Amino acid sequence: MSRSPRNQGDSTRFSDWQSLPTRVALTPATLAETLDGGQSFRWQQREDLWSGTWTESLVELRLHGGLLEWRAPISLQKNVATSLPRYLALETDWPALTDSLPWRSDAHLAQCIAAFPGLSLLRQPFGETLLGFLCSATKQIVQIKQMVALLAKNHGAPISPDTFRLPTWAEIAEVTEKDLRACLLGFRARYIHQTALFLAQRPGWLEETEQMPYLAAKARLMELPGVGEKVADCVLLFGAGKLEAFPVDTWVLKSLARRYGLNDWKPAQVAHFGRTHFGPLAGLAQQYLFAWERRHGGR
DNA sequence: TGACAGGGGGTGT
DNA sequence: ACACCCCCTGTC
Repeated sequence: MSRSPRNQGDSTRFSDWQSLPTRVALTPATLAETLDGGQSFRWQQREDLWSGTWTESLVELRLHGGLLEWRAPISLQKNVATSLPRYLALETDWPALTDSLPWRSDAHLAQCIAAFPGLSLLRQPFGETLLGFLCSATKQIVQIKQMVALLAKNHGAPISPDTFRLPTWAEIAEVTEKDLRACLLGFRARYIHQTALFLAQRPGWLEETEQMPYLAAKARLMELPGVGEKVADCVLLFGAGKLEAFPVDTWVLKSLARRYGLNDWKPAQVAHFGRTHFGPLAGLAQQYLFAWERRHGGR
């Protein structure tokens, strides 16, 4: 039996590759932007192979001639087969939604869409999305990924020999703030600790919030310590499928300042502009702008 | 190679 | 406005 040093672990046996029904041919850049462009912090790339984790699922993804293919550890295969389509929101017709964005009258948006054909939004588990974005304040993706990896390793549980799932909020409630700090969370440790205690006292609160309409859900999320407008919008966009959510972070602020002339606009003003200019799918437009801005920076 | 600033995908006061 | 916490990155 040959063993590659890149192998996950000697005892992890993967299923055969299986194709996934995407509606357009994805490019490597689009796949990278979707998986690792700030929606999720649980994907790792090695060469052309992506490994990702959510709840008790572990999957590997690759592009094979424009087709998206997946495989999973045999022990998790059934679980992944069920949860992957939802996680990747494969039932959603992203090209059709993208076509309904106002790109015909917005040259910059048209350019962003052309650069990332097939870009889509994930539908991650709500609670995990909240945890990830509670870590995100004034941190870059690499650092956020490091934090959640430590949270999983220190307070989660193994789902394969060398992969750990994230702790549930109930599990986090049992962890001291000091131990959370050991996960390199800095001042975010207190937010996460307090949020865990808040949720522990309110069974069903998160599930109810996820089901609410956008505005009500956002107001509820903002009751949590460490959750402001931006974090709430990210959680609802990436973890609840609320496509009207329009998170305004520094990248989007820069993008709209530079490409739309909104210099010195405040985040709340930019958010209002985004919702009115881009419409009910503003969150999808945001993802395109964000992807473009990440790639092109200040240029 | 190792130190050292500078700044970072916000929130709360 | 500014503190919060401290790791990453670029630079010397």
